[in-house]
Amino acid sequence: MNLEITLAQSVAEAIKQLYGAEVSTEKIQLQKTRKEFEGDFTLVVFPFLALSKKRPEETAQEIGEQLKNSLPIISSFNVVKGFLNLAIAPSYWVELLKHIDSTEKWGTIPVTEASPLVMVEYSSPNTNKPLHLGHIRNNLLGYALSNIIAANGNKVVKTNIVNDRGIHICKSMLAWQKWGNGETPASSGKKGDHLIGDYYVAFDKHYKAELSELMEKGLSKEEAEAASPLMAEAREMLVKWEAGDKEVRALWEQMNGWVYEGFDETYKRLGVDFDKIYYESDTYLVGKETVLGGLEKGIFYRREDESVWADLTGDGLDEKLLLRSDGTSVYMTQDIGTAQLRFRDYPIDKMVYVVGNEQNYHFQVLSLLLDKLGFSWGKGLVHFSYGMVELPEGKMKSREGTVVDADDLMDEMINTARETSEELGGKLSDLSAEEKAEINRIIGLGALKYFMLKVDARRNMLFNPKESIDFNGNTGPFIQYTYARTRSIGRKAAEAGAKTAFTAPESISEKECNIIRMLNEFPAVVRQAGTDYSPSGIANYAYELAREYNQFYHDYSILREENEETKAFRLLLTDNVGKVIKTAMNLLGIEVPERM
RNA sequence: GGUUCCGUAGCUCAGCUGGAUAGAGCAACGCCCUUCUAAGGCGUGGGUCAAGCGUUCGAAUCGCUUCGGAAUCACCA
Repeated sequence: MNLEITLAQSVAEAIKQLYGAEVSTEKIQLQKTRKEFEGDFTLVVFPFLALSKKRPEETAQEIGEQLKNSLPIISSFNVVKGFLNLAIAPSYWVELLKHIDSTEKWGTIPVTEASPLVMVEYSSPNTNKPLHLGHIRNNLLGYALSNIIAANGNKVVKTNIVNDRGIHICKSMLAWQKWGNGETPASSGKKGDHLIGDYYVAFDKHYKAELSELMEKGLSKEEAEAASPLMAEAREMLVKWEAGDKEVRALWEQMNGWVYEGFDETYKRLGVDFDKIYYESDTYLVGKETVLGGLEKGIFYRREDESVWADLTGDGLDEKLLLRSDGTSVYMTQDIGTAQLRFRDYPIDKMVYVVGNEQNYHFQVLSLLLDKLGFSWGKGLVHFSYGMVELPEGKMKSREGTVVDADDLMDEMINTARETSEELGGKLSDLSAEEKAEINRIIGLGALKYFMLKVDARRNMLFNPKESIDFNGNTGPFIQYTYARTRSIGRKAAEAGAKTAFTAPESISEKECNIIRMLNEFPAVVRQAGTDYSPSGIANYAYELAREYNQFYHDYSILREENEETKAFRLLLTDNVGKVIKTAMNLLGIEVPERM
């Protein structure tokens, strides 16, 4: 039933008949015919000139005639220079549409017992501040990627590694102890993660004040930093934490608990979730064991000062520290420990890390180390590396207050959606307040999600908070709107009792062929997104499809069509456009409203 | 300095396993709502695909060089 494969095979056959040579189907370039030419598919004949020993036009003409004779689905062809344009018979398009309609979960590959298991790590927050714009990109990409990998027939385990230990969390804890007066999320009305974030900022403020005081007394910056009593207290707290001091651990658990409540709320709102959460407080000691194990096997070596290193110069990289001279873990050690635990928990075939591109080097090293340590998936691990979100003023800097908070941004998007729908003249006026709010939520978040996902992940992207995010043009709401339109037509058709069973209409328009061709491409788009790890591919496809349908919608009055065959055909087309848009958007983690 | 990534319209971005005259949206201007949803459609203007060289019948796409920008190269995470 795959059109392009059928065509490619026929082309190979035609060339064999004409020129007596075998051509591999990979060398046969079939592409969509450009709008300005007549036809549906175009064969580039330049590669066959060496075989035909004729001019491009002649060669194309010969192949065209051969194809037309052998393949009934080719209704006509024309030749422009070295390009052979093939037109497909309308009846074939109709059959194809029926096939798409009757195929359940069009575009996705089912998961079976034998499917490989892919673990996707994303989000990975620190527990000392709320989530911001950068995390939003990470979370949306990670969630969409998980869906896409699953749609390609893989078992997926979504995982999150929470960075819940270290000096940063001690800073918040210390500040809260000193200046908090026992404040809690309940007493302050603040979300837990925001409350902790505020104390992290408070620590920094007091620390800065302390430094400038010391520097006024004549100390250099370095001396002041070394002499700071506040920082010394934070370090002391970390030592106590590592030693398992009851009081410090209790405070740590309480404050982390607040943060997790806050994170859960944000995740829920963003629509992302996890199957398994790991905590660095559990994994950093495992990493140390694994590294020591590697040391015994001679994979790593110990220096005179007792620190442990990996020599990667043979792989074109540097030497990498794994354990400090005092025996404590570094970042890399923790990632090794996390890997160890995960491998114990799941039969992982492939691991995907959704982490910013600032850590490209880290993952290059991690891959080598895991491989040396004997993890089967170490060498093939995927670092899904995405670019930073930049603001018009440059990078986000917490010191300069240019951080865009995730919760605030979501609020703002939903507000804008509400204002917009009100401006548009009370489109939802017959709905209850709850229903309206729900639709505005879907639209506001859809705008945000689509904006973040349509851009190629590895690129740095620009986010302008002042201009915010558009609701017109190549946006989530445009696609959602188109979906709502297909649903509306479906409802109206059902009310009117329109029948959907039909024989093929005599002729169908170019636009209609084009839409069916796009629907037919959807499985290939999903597969491509799965191999490229590219949510943006799906996003841009959804937009193209919605755009194509909207143009079609304006050209024809679907429900008023008098020819019953044509009407039924267009309703079926509309229904399947809706079906594919919904699937595509859901792969991205974007909801679609039934009306808007 | 080494390594990696990026550079396409005024702005934000597609297109990149080499194919026809490089596409959208935003912004600007001009049309189209008694019709199933105008969060829409149609049109106009806007380009040295950073620059150069090479490979090829053919280069935005592949290779090399140069110029811009970003990231990274910690006993931080």
